[in-house]
Amino acid sequence: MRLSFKILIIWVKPPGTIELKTSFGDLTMEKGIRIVDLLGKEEEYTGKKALVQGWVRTKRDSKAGICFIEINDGSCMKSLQVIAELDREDYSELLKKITTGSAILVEGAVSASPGKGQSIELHAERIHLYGWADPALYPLQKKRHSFEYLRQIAHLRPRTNTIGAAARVRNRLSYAIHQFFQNLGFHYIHTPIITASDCEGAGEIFRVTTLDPVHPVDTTEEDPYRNDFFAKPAFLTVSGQLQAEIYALALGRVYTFGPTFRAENSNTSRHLAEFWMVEPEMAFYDLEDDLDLAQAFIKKLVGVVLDDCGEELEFFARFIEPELMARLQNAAQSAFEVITYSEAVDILIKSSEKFAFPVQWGVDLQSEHERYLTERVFKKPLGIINFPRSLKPFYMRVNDDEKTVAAMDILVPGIGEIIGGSQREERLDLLLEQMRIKEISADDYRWYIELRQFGSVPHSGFGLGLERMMQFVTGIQNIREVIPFPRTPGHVEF
RNA sequence: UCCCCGGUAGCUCAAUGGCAGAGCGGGUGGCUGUUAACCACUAGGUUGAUGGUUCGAGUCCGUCCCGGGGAGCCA
Repeated sequence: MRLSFKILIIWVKPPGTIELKTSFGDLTMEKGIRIVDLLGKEEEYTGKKALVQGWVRTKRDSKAGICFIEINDGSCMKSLQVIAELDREDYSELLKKITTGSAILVEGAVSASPGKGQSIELHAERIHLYGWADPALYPLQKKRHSFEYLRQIAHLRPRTNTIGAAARVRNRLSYAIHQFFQNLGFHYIHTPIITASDCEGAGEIFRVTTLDPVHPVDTTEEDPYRNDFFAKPAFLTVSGQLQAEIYALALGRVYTFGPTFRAENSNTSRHLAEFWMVEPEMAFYDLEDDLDLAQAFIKKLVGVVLDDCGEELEFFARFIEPELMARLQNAAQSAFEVITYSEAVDILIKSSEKFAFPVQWGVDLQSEHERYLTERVFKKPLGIINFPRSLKPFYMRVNDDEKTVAAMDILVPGIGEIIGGSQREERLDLLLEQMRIKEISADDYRWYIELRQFGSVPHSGFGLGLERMMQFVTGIQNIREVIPFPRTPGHVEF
């Protein structure tokens, strides 16, 4: 029997064209240099040849015999200026066809640019047009578009500066999340997407079923879900926390990072039906340890973006949020303020601020209260701990005062709550009491209870919404712009 | 889901109840080492849908759909 194999060849061809060719059968595809790499080594490439591939942002003809093409390949904010000669026999006809949005390859010599706005440019010796874009129909113009419009063309919007930059920052953040936890010895656990845990305090949930929607379950039957796929009600997860606890009580320190679903009919700039959440869970951590970790985590994420996404931040600061850099520097450098819920209530009551919702001990803090505290009083990230027991879910650890639980919320200016976490109730009797008060079925959570029966330990964890973090570090106001394909009530396009 | 604001050309927006408009984008021509280029000409509309008031509705009223801001819920 003959073995078939695919060959990957990489070679550097003097005087500097880096090519990478893959052979899949008889198809050969050229691979050029990414624009970010080219611009990062301007001096090295000046005077040498390079091959780039990307999408045309704009083209300007000059009757002096040349044409300027701005090509962007998504590797960075910057586009590369290509100089093409209008009267060249080999590509002059092709040049006429190149329009904004077209996908092209350009090979040529890199030289210093005499014009303003760019240090180097590429003088085309060979041009290839992969895919033309009809200028009468291409929906993206050179000028600014509204985010509402771009959302309708989510298949093309990553080609814009803002959405492209957001995608690169999101990638860097995601990587940094793994780096942060891996460096601290955390294990990445894949908690289930489909779950039968349907309460946990979270609101509406998505049902997962293979039952015929036209003929829904007969509720008069003894077991209406008998014929459903899982033979019982199943849902999309609203949190991986409870399962993460299982692994924390075996591997010590773990985290989950994956999609999370809420079927709430929330129409706001801060809510999605499908979003990504990071949930660390640590054995032998109390609330203070939890808080310390959360603070270090936020500082690390902000620091990484400041260090590695400079161009993107500069762009966001210029066009989206002027205060962005100050906000991020502040979050990366200053220590977070931490107060108790009771202290927060005192501050709010003593303030002269007029709130739409009056404050008193025992009621939940409203958005206006949170914003006042983090934006007006402390002007930096703020942790609030020890909330009234009645306001928080059953799994949070009851404090000695028996009135509060070891919960923590971290609020940031401009966004509000970005992290919610707690020390978990590890004492069997108190957990059962909490479940009884909150009317949680002990049968459904047998396994969760058994974690307290067999080798229970103090443990803590928190959840951070990736998109909320994205909003914080980019300054982009609507959460629908920081996720590639937003799912909100009435919207599952793309 | 509730409150407020909006929906007019491909995009961003004008238009006292009285002829449907501009800028940008597109097309054509001109000019220029250009940079969100510039100049001229040109094409482009069932004013979100539906019902009503009126001699006459983009404009006023009802209902619905969609978008934005805020609220609730939360991450």
